[in-house]
Amino acid sequence: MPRSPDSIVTALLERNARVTAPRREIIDCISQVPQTFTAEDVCGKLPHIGRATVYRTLKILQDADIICKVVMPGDEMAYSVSAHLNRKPGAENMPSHHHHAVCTVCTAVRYFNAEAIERAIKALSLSVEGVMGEIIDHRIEVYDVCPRCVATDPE
Amino acid sequence: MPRSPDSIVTALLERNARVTAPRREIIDCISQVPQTFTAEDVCGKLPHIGRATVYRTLKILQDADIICKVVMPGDEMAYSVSAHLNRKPGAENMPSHHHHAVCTVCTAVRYFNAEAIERAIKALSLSVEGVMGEIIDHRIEVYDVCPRCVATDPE
DNA sequence: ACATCAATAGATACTAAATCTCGATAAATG
DNA sequence: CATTTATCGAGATTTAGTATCTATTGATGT
Repeated sequence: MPRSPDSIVTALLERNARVTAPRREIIDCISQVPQTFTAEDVCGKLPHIGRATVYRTLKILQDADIICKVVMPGDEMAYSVSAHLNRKPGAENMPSHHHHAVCTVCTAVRYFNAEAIERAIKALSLSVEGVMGEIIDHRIEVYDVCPRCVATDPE
Repeated sequence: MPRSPDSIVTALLERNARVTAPRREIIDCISQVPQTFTAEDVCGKLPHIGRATVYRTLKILQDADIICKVVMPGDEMAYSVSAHLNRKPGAENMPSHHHHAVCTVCTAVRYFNAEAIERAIKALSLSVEGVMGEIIDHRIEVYDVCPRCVATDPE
């Protein structure tokens, strides 16, 4: 499931950000796993790159919608490479508004979008009148056991 | 919108936790605001209570479903007093499974539950077949401008 | 009331995560 | 190839959260 990081490099250039050696390394590093990761994970795997550089780079990638934060089952935050730049299952034609399915076993993130959910959220102002205000945005995380983990551990 | 903290005290006792003076203070403190708060907020407001006590107490309250974590618009986490113990709008008959509406202006949290959304999520396995595994749980945050803030700032 | 005892408090040390500073380095441009 | 300017990175600093350990205190039973 790894992917070539070319699309990320392209996206960086489009934002007038330099594609430096450390950034390439970080991009390569995070592109090779379908799992979520933290800044510390990257620091651990690339110890020759300064902490500040790792944190700065991840912030840039986040601002560029190349990676995004995911809420893990235990309420911690982790990063995931964004769907529309990644060849993860279901990511082929994913628009930038999307939601996450996080595997509770291996943390692999998959992406989805369901019109039924979008419609239901738009309808909220009516169904819970007086409580809901002007809706700006929403976030959905679904926690599952991914197909791969279901197959591996059949209990 | 403040509330008497009696129901929280009751809930603590039900869990065989002692209702000590510091815990009462913390409960009083967090019960008086509809906004989200952090452990550091509480430490700041109750400087005579030890940090460890604040963190411990909030953990206990979270384990007891008295408070829960909310994902803020900027991806940070904050606490909110749980709906079914609080007389916030919409919280009157709220079951323990609920979702959050977070005001992007004042951070006030309101609670909702919409069958249409629950159904749509249950249906996900079908609509994005091959991507979604066995669904365990989900989390939804809606970001809005709450009715009060809409009324206050009409632009 | 009071004695008892386990639960709790809190001061402090510690760990971990993230940001800031600033001189050194290197990428893009012409 | 020289210049400009973004970026790097070592380390100091800040901030959030945890661990430890003794003194204290809430609930219980009598």
